[in-house]
Amino acid sequence: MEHYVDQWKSVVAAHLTALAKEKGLDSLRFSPDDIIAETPPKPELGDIGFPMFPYAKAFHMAPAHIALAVANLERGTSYEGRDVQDAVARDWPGNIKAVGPYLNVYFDRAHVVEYLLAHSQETSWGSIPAFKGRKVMVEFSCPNTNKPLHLGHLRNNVLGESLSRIIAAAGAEVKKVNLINDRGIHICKSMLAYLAYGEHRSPEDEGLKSDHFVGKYYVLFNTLKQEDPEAEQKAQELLQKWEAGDPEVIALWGKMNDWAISGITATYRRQQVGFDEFQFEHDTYKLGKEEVLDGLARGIFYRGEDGAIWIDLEDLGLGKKVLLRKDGTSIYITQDIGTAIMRHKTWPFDELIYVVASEQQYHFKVLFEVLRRLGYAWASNLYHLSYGLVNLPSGRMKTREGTVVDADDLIDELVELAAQEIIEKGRAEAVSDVRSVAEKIALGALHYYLLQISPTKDMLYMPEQSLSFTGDTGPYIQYMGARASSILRKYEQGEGNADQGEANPGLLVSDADWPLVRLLMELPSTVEQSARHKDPSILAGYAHRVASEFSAWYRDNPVLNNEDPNVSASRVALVRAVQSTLRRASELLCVPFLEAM
RNA sequence: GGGAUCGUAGCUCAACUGGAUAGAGCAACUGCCUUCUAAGCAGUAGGUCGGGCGUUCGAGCCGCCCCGGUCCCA
Repeated sequence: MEHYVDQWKSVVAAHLTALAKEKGLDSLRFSPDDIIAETPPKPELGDIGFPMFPYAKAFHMAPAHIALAVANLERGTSYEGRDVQDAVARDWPGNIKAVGPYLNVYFDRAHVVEYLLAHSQETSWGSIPAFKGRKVMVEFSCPNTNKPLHLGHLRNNVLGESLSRIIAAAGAEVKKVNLINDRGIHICKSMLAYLAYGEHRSPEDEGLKSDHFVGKYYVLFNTLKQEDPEAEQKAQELLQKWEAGDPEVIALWGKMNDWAISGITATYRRQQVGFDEFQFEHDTYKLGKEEVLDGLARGIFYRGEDGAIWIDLEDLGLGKKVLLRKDGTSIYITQDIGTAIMRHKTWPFDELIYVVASEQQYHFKVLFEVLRRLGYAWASNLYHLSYGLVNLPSGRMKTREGTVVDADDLIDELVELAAQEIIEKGRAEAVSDVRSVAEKIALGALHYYLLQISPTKDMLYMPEQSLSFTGDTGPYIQYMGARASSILRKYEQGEGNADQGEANPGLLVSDADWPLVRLLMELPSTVEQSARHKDPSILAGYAHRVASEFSAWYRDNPVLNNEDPNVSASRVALVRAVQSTLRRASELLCVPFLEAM
């Protein structure tokens, strides 16, 4: 069904066009796209507001006069013999009123309530067909295999996962890919340190999670460097042996990679993020070379005096950039060129979104331009979702300074704190499995904290604040979901008199209920907006508003016990709508939904 | 030097992409647990939207020039 805002835009456009004709301004026509709609600041002002300022000049009329004239047209029965009500299909009945320079629509509330109660119980609630038929690939996480994940990865992971879910809810077919950086000099450093200090030990021997075990040796490389001035040189040699396929080196490399990757995927499972496909740089790093040479042959690139292959992007203010080294070896951009082409060949996407930190902006601008100049039309469908760094109050996270916040440690800390909180509040019995609920609260807190901020912005990670469960947080949203669930549970158990009545939309149209109803109705359009802007924070803000609105509503409106059992039954139905809306929004935000907490 | 990006309440962030009185949460203060979970609710206080000029009916949002933070490129 057409969205109500779109419908009313059409109505206003039709009226404005009719008004123009009436005024003898025959050339003046309005399409729904010309109409600006907004939500009035107060419920008394109606449900949709149309400012009339933009049309004042064309009509030579004051905005308030235009509003009045259109409202009169709506009240009239016909123009040019056509019934006004027929001029535009009316799935969403309502009245238009002129309020100063604005034209405001007041919905037929019972009609909207009826729609909400019915549709919010469908499994597709919140899904929309906006992106139907589109194939969208989302690349995210892309860890190095020389150390465990840190806080920055957690932001990347939850952004990628949440965005994928939102875009899927908007109707697209989504494929999540993870390109594992499992080769290069950093891996060789871990290997070298392991050879020096590891003595064939395994993660089990040291009681360490396997990726932390690998990370430990990466750090130990610094120690090795002090003992052995040739350590850097040796790491380079190891890399060359790896590239030459030395069986011993490959075997060690494989072993350490397995450790790193199995540890990292354990963190993914815990964070509840997943991928449809893992790609590995040892498979892809040679791709792209042919393409660059082909581009050279076609005169798109040029060979510099240094012998390397370059592209000149001065005309775009991007300078000149090396695409292939003099010795013919690949660099990052070479393989990214090849990987993109390979991906489109095997899964012809309509869009490929790279979830990568903002420090790579220049890299992606160059990459996209290179692909465009190579003649790939789909290059214009590549998108860098550039997200800001996660900073600490003390400054940037630095491995060398030991200021990195480890992903697993952070989650552990949050879980511990959530468990304490459950026990302190005397909820241990009610939630039965404290450990499992604490884990979900911890994830909710972390994910919401990371998603509530616009992706593009750098963010400050405040340890104490992220460990707090009060305020505009994931646990708050979980708590309201649990409260709604609790009411419904009591209803199922026969508490109150709702089962003696029948739900009636007409009983949910008072000013007390209406703001909540309106808000719940906005889930689908919020999902769409979130998908179009590639911004989960829009949905996060919405989830918080729903939770907060519900909280105020159920304080003032007893659900289970009312004089009129029909009122009880109707409110139970509304609580169901709240529950399914919060459940759906939470799912899209990677915030686990809790029936009890 | 060139480019990108950000600057909103003491702090962390919003503002439906140019519209009605710039909103939340922390922190502070005041109330509310014998009634569906107080991880809550209601209220008070807190603003020169970094600064200036411009565009127009209207600017936190657009343009230009400064100031400051961060990142990228040789």
